[in-house]
Amino acid sequence: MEVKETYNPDETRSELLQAASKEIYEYGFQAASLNRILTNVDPTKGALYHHFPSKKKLGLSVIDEIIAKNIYTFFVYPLEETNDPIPVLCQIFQKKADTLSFEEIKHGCPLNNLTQEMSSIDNDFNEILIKISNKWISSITNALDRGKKSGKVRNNVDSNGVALLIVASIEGAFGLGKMAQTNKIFVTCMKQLQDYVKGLK
Amino acid sequence: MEVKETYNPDETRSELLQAASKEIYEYGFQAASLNRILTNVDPTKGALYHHFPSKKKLGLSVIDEIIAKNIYTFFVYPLEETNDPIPVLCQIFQKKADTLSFEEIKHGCPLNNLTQEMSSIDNDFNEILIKISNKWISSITNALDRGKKSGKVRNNVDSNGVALLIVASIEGAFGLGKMAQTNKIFVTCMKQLQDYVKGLK
DNA sequence: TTGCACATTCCAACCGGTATGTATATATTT
DNA sequence: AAATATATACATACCGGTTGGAATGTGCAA
Repeated sequence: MEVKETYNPDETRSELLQAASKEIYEYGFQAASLNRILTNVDPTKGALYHHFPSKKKLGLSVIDEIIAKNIYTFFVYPLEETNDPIPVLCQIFQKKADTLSFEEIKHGCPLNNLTQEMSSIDNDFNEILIKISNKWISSITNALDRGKKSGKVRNNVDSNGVALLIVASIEGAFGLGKMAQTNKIFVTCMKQLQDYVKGLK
Repeated sequence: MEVKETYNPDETRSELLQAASKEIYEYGFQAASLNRILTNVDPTKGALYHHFPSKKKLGLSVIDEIIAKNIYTFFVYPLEETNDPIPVLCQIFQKKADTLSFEEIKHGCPLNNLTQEMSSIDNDFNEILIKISNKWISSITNALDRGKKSGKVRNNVDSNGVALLIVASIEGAFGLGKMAQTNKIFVTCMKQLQDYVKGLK
C-alpha cells in the first residue's frame, strides 16, 4: 500500500479495475459488490463512478482490459505464425498444467465463469465474450490449416472441429478442476489433450 | 391449470420441486427467487416451507432428485455392463447432439451450471455435485476397462484420463453452445468426440 | 359418526441486509 | 478560472428468505 500524495487518475482507474476483476472472479458479476470492492482499495465511490459510469460498464471493462488480454497472451499469440502447431499446442497445455495457480484451481477460468453466468442473460456481455472465444478458436483453426499446408498436420482433420473440441476440453477441464479443488484432474486432462493433438499429425 | 379440491402433498411437493428446478436452471441457485418460483405455481410459501425447511435444502433436493437422475439415465446407465464401450459412447454423443433442446442450448448443462456456481462457495453443494460427476466419470472408466479386457479397446489407453477428457469435453461443449446460442457448435464437438473415441480401438 | 390430533396449505407481515447510484463539497491540475 | 479528480454522506429502494398463526382437510379411535 503506497501513500497517495497527488492525483494519479490512471493508477486510480487501474487499481479499481484490478480490484473489480478480483471481486468478479471470486463472486461472479451479479454477486460482485461495489462496496466490497472499495473496502480493499484506497479510492472511494466518487472515484469509481468518475471512471466508470455503471457497474455494468465496469464489468465490461474488466473483460476487455484484463480477461481478454490474459487469454490472448497465453493461448492466442503463441500460435500466431507457426506452421507447426502441434508442438506449440502441446507446450501451451503443458505450461498451463505446470503453472496453474491455487486461485485458478479454486475459481476456474475467468472467461468461462462469466460466459456461463452472463451470456444467456445479457447481450452486451455475450457479445464481448463471444468475440474473445472466437478469436481463441480461430487462432487454433488457422494454425492447424497452416500446419496442413506445410505437411505437419494430417490433411483430413477438420481444423475448426478440432479447435472447438480443444477449447471445450480446456474450459471443461477448468470446470472439473474447480469442482474437485485439485490440480490433478486438470493436469490429467492436459496430458490427454496432448496425446490427442499428437494424433493429428 | 386444475382446481385443487383436496390435499395432495406428494403432488404439491413434486410441483414445487419441478418449478424450483426450472428457476434454478434459468437463474442459478443464488439468484433463484422463492417468490418468483411461487408465482408460477399453485401452492404458496407455507406449503413450500412445509415440504422444504430452507432454500438451500430445496436446492439440494433439486440436484438429488432431478439433476442426478437425468445424468444417470442419459450418460451412466447405457454404459453399464457393456464390454464394447466405443459404439455405445458414440451412440450417446450422437443422441445428445440430435435431441439437444432449445432450453439446453440456452442454459447449458444443469450439472455444470451448478458446479461452476456453487462448488467453490458451499461445501454441501460441492459434495453432492462431486459425487454425481464421479459416478459419471467412473462409469466411463469402468466401461473402458472392460473394453480393454475384451479386446475392444487398445490396451495402452489411460481409461481414467480418457474418461476425464470426455466429461470435460461434454461440459465444455455445453458451455460453448450456450455462449453461441446455437446447437451447431455442440453438434460439431460431439462429432469430433466420436472420432476421438473411435481412435481408442 | 363424532371427535380429536395431525398434516397440509394459505396468508400476511417481518426484518434486515445490501445494492447501486447521486448530490455536493473539496482538492488538484492545467 | 475552468476542468478534472476524489471524498463523504446519503438516498432510495427493494428484495430476500423466513416465520407465526389461522384455516382447512385427513385419518384414526372411541
